[in-house]
Amino acid sequence: MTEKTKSGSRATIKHVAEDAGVSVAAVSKVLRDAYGVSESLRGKVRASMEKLGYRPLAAARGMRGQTYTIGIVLPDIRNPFFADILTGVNTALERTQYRPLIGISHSSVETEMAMVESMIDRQMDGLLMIGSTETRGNLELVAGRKPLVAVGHHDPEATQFDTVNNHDQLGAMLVVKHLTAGGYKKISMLSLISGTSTILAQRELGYRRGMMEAGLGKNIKILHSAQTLREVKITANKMLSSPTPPEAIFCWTDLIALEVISVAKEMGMQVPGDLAVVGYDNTMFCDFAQNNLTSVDQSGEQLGLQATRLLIERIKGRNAAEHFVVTPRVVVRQSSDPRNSP
Amino acid sequence: MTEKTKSGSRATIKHVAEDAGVSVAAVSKVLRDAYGVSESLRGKVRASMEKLGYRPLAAARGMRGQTYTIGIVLPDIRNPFFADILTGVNTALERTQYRPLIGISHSSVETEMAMVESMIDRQMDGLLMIGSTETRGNLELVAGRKPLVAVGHHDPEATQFDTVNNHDQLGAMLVVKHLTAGGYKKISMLSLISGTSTILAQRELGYRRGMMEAGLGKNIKILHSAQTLREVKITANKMLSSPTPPEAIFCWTDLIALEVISVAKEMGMQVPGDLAVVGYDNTMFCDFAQNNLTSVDQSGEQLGLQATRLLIERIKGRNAAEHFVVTPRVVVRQSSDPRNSP
DNA sequence: TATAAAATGTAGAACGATGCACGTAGAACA
DNA sequence: TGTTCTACGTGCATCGTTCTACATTTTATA
Repeated sequence: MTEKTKSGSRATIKHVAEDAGVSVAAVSKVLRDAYGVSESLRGKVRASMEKLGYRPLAAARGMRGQTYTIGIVLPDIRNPFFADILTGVNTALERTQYRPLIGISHSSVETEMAMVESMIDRQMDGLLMIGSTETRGNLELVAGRKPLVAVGHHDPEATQFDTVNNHDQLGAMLVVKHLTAGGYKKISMLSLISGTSTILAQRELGYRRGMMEAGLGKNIKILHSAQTLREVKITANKMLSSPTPPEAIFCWTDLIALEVISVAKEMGMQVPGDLAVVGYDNTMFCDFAQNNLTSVDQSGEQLGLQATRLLIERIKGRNAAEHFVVTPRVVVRQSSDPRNSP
Repeated sequence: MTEKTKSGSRATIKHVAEDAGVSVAAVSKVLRDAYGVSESLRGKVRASMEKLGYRPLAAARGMRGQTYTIGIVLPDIRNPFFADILTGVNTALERTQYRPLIGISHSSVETEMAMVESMIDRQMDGLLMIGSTETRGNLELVAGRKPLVAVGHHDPEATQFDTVNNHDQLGAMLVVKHLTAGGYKKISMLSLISGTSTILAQRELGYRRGMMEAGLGKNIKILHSAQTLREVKITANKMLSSPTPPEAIFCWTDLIALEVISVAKEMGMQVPGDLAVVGYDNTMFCDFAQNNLTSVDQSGEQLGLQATRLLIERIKGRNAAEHFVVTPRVVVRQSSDPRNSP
């Protein structure tokens, strides 16, 4: 249907105005649903837009105001948990003019900031940063320039941006509670090397508190590994081949838990049986029978949905910070079957 | 360091020009590495840009020319294979001014086209469509408006856009060859419902040819399932509980193969042993001991790298279509251990 | 030394939208 | 009938770049 006014070139607001026999300003008003447009004018303009296949150019809009684009910064495309969040984002954006565009930071702080800069250069209306490991200061710097919502970053005191999280500390405590109820005592945690991740800090704290409350303070043991699977493998190996290996390992995210199961299997151990493993995020892979991984569900979809709503509110002018927290729950599967069960 | 010329507002080319005591045009020339700039001018301008923390606004650039942004359309963020492709894209983009921005189509043709339109609205310089199921006609329509490279879409006759693929037909044939060499005869294929995917067509063709050449034409059996894991589960169940179940299943992508392994396990079958399973893409999950999945490596990283190079060439003006194909290879793991092995 | 050619820099018109400031018509009111 | 409102439309400056056309300076050539 897309008819072109001039050969090859795209229809502009000017073409629409000419075709409808009205002014450019009038067309702009229709576009923006601005005040002072009669039904008949609106009709004419809409018809011409349809006829010419007109679509507003985001770049031109960006020069004066909004681009109706929101930027989403993801640390890692491999972790399927982020897909859940994106599903929620999409739902929230469905009936709006806003479109999401995604950038990957590959868990590098420099790349993350470069990504953010690049998004600001492209005049995005707002930013959704997921699992960011930036400091509060840096995030505030960003928030000073664009509406910002951080998902997976605890900072309840932040005033410049919103945060959306699950209660990571509680999630970790629930894991410990679940494992101790199953008869496990030597429970270690496999975390990530990262001086700045607030969600890791919370999960580690929750683990510690859980262990303390269960009277297992002396068994607290947290190992840190880098992001890559190679590193995880080495660390898991070290854990399992120690003279006093853990009976259960709580991993900071499912992906890592799967690697731990793999290492255990390669060492000839049974999961469950010789070792219990629990992950976090309850991603789709937990359900596979060969993994059957107990995990903590933090409802990524709901987080994404809520974060997007907050971001749009911010774009529309809200200034007071909001901090949204959902309650996680443990989804029990075989990988954490009770000890000494028949 | 980012000093602001005016409170709150970002430094523009004008501020830089003033600060350096030259014209706006001169700054633009430096920015674009255009002809007719002396070393001293370049130096002055660079210094001012640094001092003011100047960054060109992509939206404004887009009004006149390039935005130095390339759009990448992915069907599905859950399939880790795409992460490999993106790694290659990043490598290719490293020393360039171009930045990638990603859109997810959720394997929906409508969403995919909407995504493409949205990217064109945002003045992206070129598009990388990955695993697109669009028809040639639609892709040509897009290619008429923006430089386009399709990854994972066979169309060697296309003249308007480039394609980058592995040799899917060969890949599938190699799988059949590998399985027959291991003593398997009743080999089925689990494919995707999609009338238009050219890579699936090629993989199915390769499977058929492989079976024919092995003299197993009568055993050819291809089942189609929708994308969702629920559907895959149902289909796999049907396959395995048939009166004459297959000895081996070749799955069109790893993710599906993992689900098949899961279903088989749930039915009390051993993989390998009672059933061999082979995937495609050789994603990171294949390596996990609990999966240990034989798969076809198509070197996603190389595909992404090559595709990006081609796209940049196109953006810079190349018109003749290029069609790049890499040779796949089977990566053997335990899931396809030879039949009746000790 | 005169002149052509090359190198360097500038002015200013686009690009496609937005939205302020303003004009005009018709309705409502006195 | 005159005056004040309100509703509806329009003209035009503006956003931050790019890039053509042109002016000026320097260098090379005869």
